[in-house]
Amino acid sequence: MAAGSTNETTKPSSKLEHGIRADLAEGRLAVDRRLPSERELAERYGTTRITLREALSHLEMDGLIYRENRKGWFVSDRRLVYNPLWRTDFQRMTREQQRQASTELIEAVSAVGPDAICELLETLPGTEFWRIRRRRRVDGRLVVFVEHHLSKSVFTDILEQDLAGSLTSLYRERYAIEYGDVFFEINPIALTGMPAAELHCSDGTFGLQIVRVNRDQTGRILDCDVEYWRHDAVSIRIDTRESVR
Amino acid sequence: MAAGSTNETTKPSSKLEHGIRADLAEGRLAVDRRLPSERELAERYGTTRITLREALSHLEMDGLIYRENRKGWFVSDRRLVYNPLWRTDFQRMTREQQRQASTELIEAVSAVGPDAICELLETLPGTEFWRIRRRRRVDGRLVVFVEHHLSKSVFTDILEQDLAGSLTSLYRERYAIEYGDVFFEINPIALTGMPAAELHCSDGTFGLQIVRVNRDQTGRILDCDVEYWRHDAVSIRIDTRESVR
DNA sequence: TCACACATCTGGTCTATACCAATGAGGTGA
DNA sequence: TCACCTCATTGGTATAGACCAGATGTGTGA
Repeated sequence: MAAGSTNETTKPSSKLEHGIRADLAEGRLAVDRRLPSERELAERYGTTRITLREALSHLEMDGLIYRENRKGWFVSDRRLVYNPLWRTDFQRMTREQQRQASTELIEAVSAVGPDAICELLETLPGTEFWRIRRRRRVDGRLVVFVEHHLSKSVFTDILEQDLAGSLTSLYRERYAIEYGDVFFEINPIALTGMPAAELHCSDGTFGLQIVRVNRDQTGRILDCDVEYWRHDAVSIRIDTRESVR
Repeated sequence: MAAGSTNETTKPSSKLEHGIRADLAEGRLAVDRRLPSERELAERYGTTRITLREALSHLEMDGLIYRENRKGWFVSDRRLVYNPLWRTDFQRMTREQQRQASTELIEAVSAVGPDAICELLETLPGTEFWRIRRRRRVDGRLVVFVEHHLSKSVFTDILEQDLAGSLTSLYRERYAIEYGDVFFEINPIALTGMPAAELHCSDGTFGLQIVRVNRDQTGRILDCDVEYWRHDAVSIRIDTRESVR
């Protein structure tokens, strides 16, 4: 719902920003979801690129538009509703929201876990894990980069499986593992380095980091996911009336 | 833990940003948590204010520093760990983290709920609620602006109570109400209008909106909070092994 | 027909300068 | 002693112009 309350905005920041907002809302701007070039926009609104970019950044932070590194500005679609407590796989979750998801495997290797990960997974520093990096799209748009760290002892032969599909299903079907308790953490951060590169956004773009530690039905720690979301693409929702799915 | 994984950053953005990062880390910069003026910093690093501000914005998004509208840049403290499922009151929650909280009442009036709020509270559009606006500080810093919408029929005389204290305690002690189910939603947004003004941040600063609908032990809807957080001040954490406190 | 090199456009970054408005410190007067 | 006013400083915003590097499209040559 993105509760609009209390946003009457005394000082509308700038006419420019509002002009663009209106033009966006009424479809006068985006052609096929992509905005005209910054130079063209600056000219059209009679301002300089710097000022124009200031206004676009505001709209970006507000989740109305987003940037693809060196490609341009695009109009954001509605947010994907995401509940980190759900054990539904990504495909099904998006399907239930009438949206289409796809997953791309970036790499799957054995690697030493960073100290922070080892601590979360309650192992000694320097422990090796299967490190699976993937990225996901919703309706064609790249929205999240995920790094999984899996216990090597639990998932001995996982590299031989299809890792572009659902890990949830794999756990259940191949290893007869059901999810149990979950711990997760949500942090607003700046996307940099690999997450930024993989999501095709410029270094320093605002994003949401979700770290999750999954256990099985017996309480054994299975893995840890670190997700980096484009901030305008997601809305976290949790309802305690729903049982964990 | 703010998992540092995957942030090796191929291209370190700019020397400037890294210089400031290092100077911050080693205490060469912030005097009493406030950075020198932008003009002084620009001169010190041999650059212009615009470029300097770009770098500062990156650090701001990364949660290292924050801005107070027209006052300057300040060094961020550690994030407050926040679990929207806890029913602990704010005071106790902060105390458990060795931090000190304070709450200021901004207003408490009867007001028509915005459509989005009425929908969440499952009432007809145009329904009146008690609207309580408050802001909270942690260790002296303004970190969150909260707007409560309370059922007028449940809390008939709440305006006569002390509204700068804990509503949780008030519910329990005055109305013998215990919390039951909760629904909440977390959205990364730009802070504008009243939330921005009350938090003393400039219009368009990045923030976290948390909308929460509380029910009592019988399932009756009690109220709805809309919280606007300074993004660098909070880390959301949920662990299903903890029972709801 | 297809792969590759090149020219062009676009965003990313930067310099230099300027004015406005809010803030806050200091001084003034009651 | 305290309220008020003044003014220097600071952040917020803007103009104008420039260069670089990645992305894209085009045309050439095999």
